[in-house]
Amino acid sequence: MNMPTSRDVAQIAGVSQTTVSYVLNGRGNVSDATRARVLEIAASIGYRPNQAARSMRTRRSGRIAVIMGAGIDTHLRLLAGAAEVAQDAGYAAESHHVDGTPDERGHRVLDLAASGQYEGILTIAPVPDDLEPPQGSDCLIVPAATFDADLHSVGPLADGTLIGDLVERLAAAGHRTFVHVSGPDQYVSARARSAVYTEAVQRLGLHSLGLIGGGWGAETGRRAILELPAQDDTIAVIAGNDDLAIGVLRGAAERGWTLPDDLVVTGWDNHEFGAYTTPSITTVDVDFREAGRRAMRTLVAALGHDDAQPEERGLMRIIWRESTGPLPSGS
Amino acid sequence: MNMPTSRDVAQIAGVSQTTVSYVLNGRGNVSDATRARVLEIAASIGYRPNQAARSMRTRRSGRIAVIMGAGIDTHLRLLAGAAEVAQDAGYAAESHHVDGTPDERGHRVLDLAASGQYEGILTIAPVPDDLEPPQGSDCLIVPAATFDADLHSVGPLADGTLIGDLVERLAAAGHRTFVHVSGPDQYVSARARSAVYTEAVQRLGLHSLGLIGGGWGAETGRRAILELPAQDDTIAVIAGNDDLAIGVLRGAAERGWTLPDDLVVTGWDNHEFGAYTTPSITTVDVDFREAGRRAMRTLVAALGHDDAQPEERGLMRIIWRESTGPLPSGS
DNA sequence: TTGTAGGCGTTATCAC
DNA sequence: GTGATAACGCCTACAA
Repeated sequence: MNMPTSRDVAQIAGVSQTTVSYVLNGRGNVSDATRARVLEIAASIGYRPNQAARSMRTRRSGRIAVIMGAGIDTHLRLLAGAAEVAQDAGYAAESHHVDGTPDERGHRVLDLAASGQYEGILTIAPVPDDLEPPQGSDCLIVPAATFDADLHSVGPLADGTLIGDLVERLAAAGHRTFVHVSGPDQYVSARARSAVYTEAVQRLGLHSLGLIGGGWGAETGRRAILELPAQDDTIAVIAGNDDLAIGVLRGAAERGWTLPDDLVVTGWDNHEFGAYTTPSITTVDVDFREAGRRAMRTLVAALGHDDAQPEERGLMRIIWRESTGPLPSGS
Repeated sequence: MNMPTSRDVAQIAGVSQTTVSYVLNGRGNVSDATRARVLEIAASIGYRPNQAARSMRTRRSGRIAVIMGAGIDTHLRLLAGAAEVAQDAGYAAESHHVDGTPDERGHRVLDLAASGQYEGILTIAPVPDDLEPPQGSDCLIVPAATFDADLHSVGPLADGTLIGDLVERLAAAGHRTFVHVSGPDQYVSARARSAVYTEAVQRLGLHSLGLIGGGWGAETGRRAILELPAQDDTIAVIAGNDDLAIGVLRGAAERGWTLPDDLVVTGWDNHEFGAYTTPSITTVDVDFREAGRRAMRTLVAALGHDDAQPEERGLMRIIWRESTGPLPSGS
């Protein structure tokens, strides 16, 4: 059926369609009486501005694409936060799910940018670092996590500093031998955490068995443990997420290693299952939804030519559980 | 920057804008030579039709809203499948994340329908069963899982029949005492599985300790076990998903119950962690992405006034693991 | 086989 | 303070 138009509202209110437009956009000078009548009538007949017409006239599509990978559960919460902010800012957020390598995603992103349909693109799944919007496109591409000009990781997800706290605390508990199962290094967040790990291990003079990359999946964690040479010392495993950590746990069980004597392990993301494994998994809780909001705020601010005010509150906190064994009290 | 328009293409090609439109839409009669030239020029200058103008003219927004809850990880894969199909059919899929009760989501859905911006709405998170689009709106509302007129559950996700197989196989292994930790009954899929559970238990003359509802979270599973009266017989727990199942495992560990003597348990969804717990969790793998595709195909077909051809291939299969103990061989 | 013209619902410019 | 009027880019009768 036909939706009412602003012209219908005008007709009923006995004013010109222009006036209705003024009222709805808060522009121009309209008397209070007229404004009130227009608003009332608009509401009563269920008038909603037609987005297509509006964007045709304003030449702003009001659409933002959000690029997701397909496999990572936490991305759903990022998307939820991002979509919320986009909507509140009057944008429609469309999610595009692209499997494959960052390069493949990069092509897709470039194509979307070239399509001219989108005012902006938020990439949650990793794309190549040097992705530049095509010539003459004014589509803004904002990665949810990235590096700044000095190669410092930035963005709400890229904060790996808590890895340092994890390592320090475990070192304080007497652990000396560490290993980092890091996740795919296409992810800025993974690289950021690896960098912090490396720095912390060196600073504290600890022994590191190295960085083990691979996928985000549990099997990577399991294999990492199975392929480790036999150790005398307890190994402290810093895993890049909880899936890797549960794989580590499984690998340890298969080797007959027990916690916390032979091995301790930390995860990341605070996936629900980690609180219910035996032993439960020490992890870092990440407020993904808020991270999604912040990333989208950055994009929306850029589109409005505003500066995004930097947000202060940290999005992460360590949750100590059984997988790290007993620790000395205090911080 | 300004995108080229069909008029630009026409000008360069030395034809009228009408001809360009005909070529692009495959309508009208255009000579092969003209068609080829137009297409070549369109491609060379990067022409893309402007969606806003098109939808203004055709009066079809080309937008579909997908309603998600915020908390359920598997919904990401449903969304991925749904978005893929929508896109291939020329629709833009926008995800809306609404926390809260089905009623609250229902209000949001109705508001979206009334906005006139969407041609269709796909609800992945549950909404009230009797949700009807507002008077005079031609927005189609399709739930990803629902009931038909005979109260049989339909839709790709609502198939609970494998619960019957699970129960049968465990009964064949000698189990007699069952309990179902079912998940929130706002979910059609949860209700469908509960119904199948109840039917199977009765048909096989088994003892059921009942249905335990609550949330989808692991804590519900844990509490269910902790609150169970002491049992002589082994309890076979049919859990509504893997999170519930890992909670069951944790609860059993806290009670000092061991598998498979005191308890066996099955999950649902084939979440990755379930293969790496100790014991690993018997579960049902669900092809969520394909389920999302099918749900969206239904909606898109309805929008095109096509009939969706029913899809045959099952989306689920049981994966037997350690949490159900040894089973007699054969099916 | 191709071209002309009108309008979809908005916003924005300019007169009154 | 308010109202005509002209686009925005596309599709589609209808005319040539």
